Amino acid sequence: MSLILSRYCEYAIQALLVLATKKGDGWVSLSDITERLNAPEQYMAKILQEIARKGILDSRKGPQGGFKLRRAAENINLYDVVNTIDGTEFLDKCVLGFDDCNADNPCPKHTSWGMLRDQIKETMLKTSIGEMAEGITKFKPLD
Amino acid sequence: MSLILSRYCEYAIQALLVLATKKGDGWVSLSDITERLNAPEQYMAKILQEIARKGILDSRKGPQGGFKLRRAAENINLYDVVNTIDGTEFLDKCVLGFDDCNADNPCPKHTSWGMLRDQIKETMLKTSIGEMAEGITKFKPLD
DNA sequence: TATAATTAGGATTATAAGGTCTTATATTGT
DNA sequence: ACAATATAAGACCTTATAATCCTAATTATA
Repeated sequence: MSLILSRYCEYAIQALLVLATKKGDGWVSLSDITERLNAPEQYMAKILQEIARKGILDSRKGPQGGFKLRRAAENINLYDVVNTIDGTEFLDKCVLGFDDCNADNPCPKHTSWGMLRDQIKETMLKTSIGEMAEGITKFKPLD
Repeated sequence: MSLILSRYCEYAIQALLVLATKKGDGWVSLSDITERLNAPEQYMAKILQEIARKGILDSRKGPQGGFKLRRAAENINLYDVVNTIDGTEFLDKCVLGFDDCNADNPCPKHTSWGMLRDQIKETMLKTSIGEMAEGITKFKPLD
């Protein structure tokens, strides 16, 4: 292995981007979401259910039902999403896996990885779902 | 989840660092290695066997046997190690998981993540096991 | 040459991630 | 009230990771 985000989290972010491209304020169904992404429907359902439970989305059953962002897309940042879903321990843990690595007892990569790690965190903090969705043209329009 | 290196790869790098601190050119046994790391012995054995098979280490059975670096520690860089063990697809794949993401059809993070990713790769390429081992004082000396 | 020290390698286990299937529950429109 | 449309949720399956266990196969040395 060797990655940054879990598949689960990637799908979640992708779904949020689809939702952020919705113009009006109606609900977007699971099938409208997965139709625009290359994602397995039932798996995506699980993911959406979980992030609805965790407060990022609202959901509604029945005809015309579906999902919508609870807050404005501009107020949802990447860091919060990743933190809610995957957790962000990878930004705090020693990159070489030494349990006892810290400022007083640093591993050989402590400082240089620390700088890169801080840049990643900064970028995630100042990137909102809204801003990310702006430039996207690949999704078939929702409205 | 959400990480950079697998536990397997972390242990491998840690073991290489122990081997790089060896002064003479004798063999270092599995138990000498795991004694200095908080790593499960049998699991580490598997890891060392594999990276020996892959050409990073030499091994020798019997009394006074063990493992040693095949090349000088200064000539083994982090990128090669990670690439050999985990693979480095995470440096090429879209960080948001879009299959069709590329320069012509970029995802919203394509450019900014690309820059961070290149820094990570650069750092790994120019960091050798030898250089990393130099500053290490935490391991009980081997010679 | 026997014995102890070591690595080699296959089988097995536990846990988590990724994904599917089925049934319940809520909502809308007729 | 009823049928159709959606999400909710739990059981289940498959694969990968992380580890453990056991039995060879080598090799130094007494």
